[in-house]
Amino acid sequence: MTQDPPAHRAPVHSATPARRPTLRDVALLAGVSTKTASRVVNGEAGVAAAKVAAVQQAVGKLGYRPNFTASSLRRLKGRTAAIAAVLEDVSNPFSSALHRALEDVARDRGVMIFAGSVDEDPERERALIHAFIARQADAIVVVAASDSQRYLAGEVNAGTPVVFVDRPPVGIDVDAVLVDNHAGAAEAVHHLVAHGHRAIAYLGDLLSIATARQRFQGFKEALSDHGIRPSPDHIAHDLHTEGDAQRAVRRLFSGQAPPTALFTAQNLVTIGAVRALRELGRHHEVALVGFDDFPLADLLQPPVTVIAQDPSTMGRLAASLIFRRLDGEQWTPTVHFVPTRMVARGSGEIPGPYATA
Amino acid sequence: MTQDPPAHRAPVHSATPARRPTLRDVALLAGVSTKTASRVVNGEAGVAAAKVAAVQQAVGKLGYRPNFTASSLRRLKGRTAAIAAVLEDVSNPFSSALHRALEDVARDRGVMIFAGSVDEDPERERALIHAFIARQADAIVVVAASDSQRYLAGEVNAGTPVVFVDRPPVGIDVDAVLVDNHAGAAEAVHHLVAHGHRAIAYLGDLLSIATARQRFQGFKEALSDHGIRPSPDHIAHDLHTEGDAQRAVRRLFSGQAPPTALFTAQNLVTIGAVRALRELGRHHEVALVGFDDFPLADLLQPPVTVIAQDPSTMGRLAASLIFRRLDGEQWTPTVHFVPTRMVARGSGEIPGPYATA
DNA sequence: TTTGATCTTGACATCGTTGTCGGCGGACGA
DNA sequence: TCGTCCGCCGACAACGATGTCAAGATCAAA
Repeated sequence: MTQDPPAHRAPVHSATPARRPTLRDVALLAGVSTKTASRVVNGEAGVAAAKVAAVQQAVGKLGYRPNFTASSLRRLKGRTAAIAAVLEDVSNPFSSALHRALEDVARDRGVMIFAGSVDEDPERERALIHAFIARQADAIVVVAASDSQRYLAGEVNAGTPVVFVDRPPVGIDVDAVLVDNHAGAAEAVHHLVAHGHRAIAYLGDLLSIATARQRFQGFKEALSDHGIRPSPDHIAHDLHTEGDAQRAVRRLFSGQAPPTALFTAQNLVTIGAVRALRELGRHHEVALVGFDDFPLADLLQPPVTVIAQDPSTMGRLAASLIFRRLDGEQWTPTVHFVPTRMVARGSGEIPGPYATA
Repeated sequence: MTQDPPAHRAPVHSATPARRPTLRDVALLAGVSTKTASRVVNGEAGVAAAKVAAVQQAVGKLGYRPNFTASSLRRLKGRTAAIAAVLEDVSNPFSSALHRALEDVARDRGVMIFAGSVDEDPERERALIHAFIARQADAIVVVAASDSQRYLAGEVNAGTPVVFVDRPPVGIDVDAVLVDNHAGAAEAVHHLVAHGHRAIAYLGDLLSIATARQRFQGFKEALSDHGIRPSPDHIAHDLHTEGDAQRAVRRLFSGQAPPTALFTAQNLVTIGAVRALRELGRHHEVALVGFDDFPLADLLQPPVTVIAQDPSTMGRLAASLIFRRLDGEQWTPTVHFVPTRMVARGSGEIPGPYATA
């Protein structure tokens, strides 16, 4: 910008929008140095009352707002009071509950949240994280989609707190807040078996997702605890949308020897399964336990039994780890497990052929 | 920092985390000036191949990442390639769908989103917006909670694009993407009347919210079009949670002359009403139309008829307005209406006492 | 070989702000 | 009256990066 705009027109309602006023403008108008203006704006002591007044008046007149970015460049090593949340999809209930929990903790400290959706795309995960790093996020919360996050080693080493949520870090050593997917899935299976089921189908998300693998593992092992070997026909992986799940369930019941119970390993899969069962008119015969709770699960017919995760607690825990690190506390990276909780609502208690009662 | 940390230890796994490398570190290591390093990092032409290689190697070795904040300070008047979204609550479906739509449009331009939740608190709205402004957001998307946003005049005048979504701006003249709440509510009422209802109750959110007022207005006028004067007992305002709504519905039906149909003017209110009706066992007798769609509405018994808004379209439109302004396009602020769409699913078609069929 | 043009390169100022530090002036004690 | 101390203030450098510009280096043409 070589040619300046005609200096200081009417500060309000000018046709060509004036650039944002800077501290220099304020200082000029108040007849003090920028440093003194800075002192006043930051409420530092040791400024004559008259100048304080002059500066405050200038601030008001110009509508000055401090540039926090520039300020933080000088202030503390460029901390920006912003943390990044790399989520699966800001608009899905799990992610957004997590997001909200982070925000709630961050709010008290005047920290803002950058959020972005990865959509299970490893490429996008990297791109997002790099964008956040470039913007100097003070810390990063990651729900990982890629199969290795070694690329984050530099950041971790540079002292940027990183916390993985829901899915374990691979290739780097950082804090994680996880769910015991294995145990949760096993609990679902035990519950179904206890209600007289042996032909239990597994419907799960992309096998590329660590949590999906763990849930499947828990499913298999729990079955084998009961001496049950699952039929390969009763296992469907890589279901990532409601539609996928719906089709998979239709397929299950169009085959011979359909299952008497379903274990759905994820949110949308559960909903897709509910849709399909409803469509088939079998929602009151086929038992269903889903992993991950969802709004209105209690209002469906039958109400859906779930293994509930607690994204809110997970988010709060993740945030507190972040802030403890930012406050200088140190410890060796740790995995924190947040327990799951089975919520029996009805669909999981539909008796199977081996029911004793 | 007077005493430098022992220069360049092992770049990985050092005990005391090294500060993030800067361009200066890269330049030093590569034996070039910072400016040349800058040129290489930014892929500018006119650098000798040997130096390009040296710089790139240094970048790799140090794990250098450009500081976008610092760079944008000098680059374009401090544009940060970030836009702010001031939402009601990042974890509610409407807000998060909006958020996601903004993100989708912004993503293509390498722009990130700052999101924050206001929770209908005017104080928090101001605080959030000021925090975003201080962080130099390039533009602001606002779902307003306060009764005047005159405090934004300075920003608007400084050329920061501001778009209001869902609720109209008060006290300032900016673009807005709104829903015709009046018409939507009226459509709901006409629908219910057409199905034989005359005793229709209104259950709505905080009257401080403009959209709630408009919906109530639409409700009243539509009724009066049919020559119906609503009973004061059938009107409940200021319901902001499911619980509020649930209690209000219980109250409605504990009185004499309960309504035969409900118009619920908001998401959570609708769900609360469904809960209450279910609890009372009247969900198959009392008609219900809700404003704003919600996930699984189609799976409830009966499926819930709604006046659907389209947060995704609204978000995309808002984002496109933002980016057109950021690209320098100019026009006088305009209100854009995104149409509502009635989705008849069952609950709204339960016949009333005056049904003709 | 000289001239002029082109290509590379780094010194320097700058973005908006704050930390450092030294200077000025008045108050106070000796 | 003089010296000190303290309160107040601003010049300056710095944060990390890039725009400007002019100085060398290089090379082609004369």
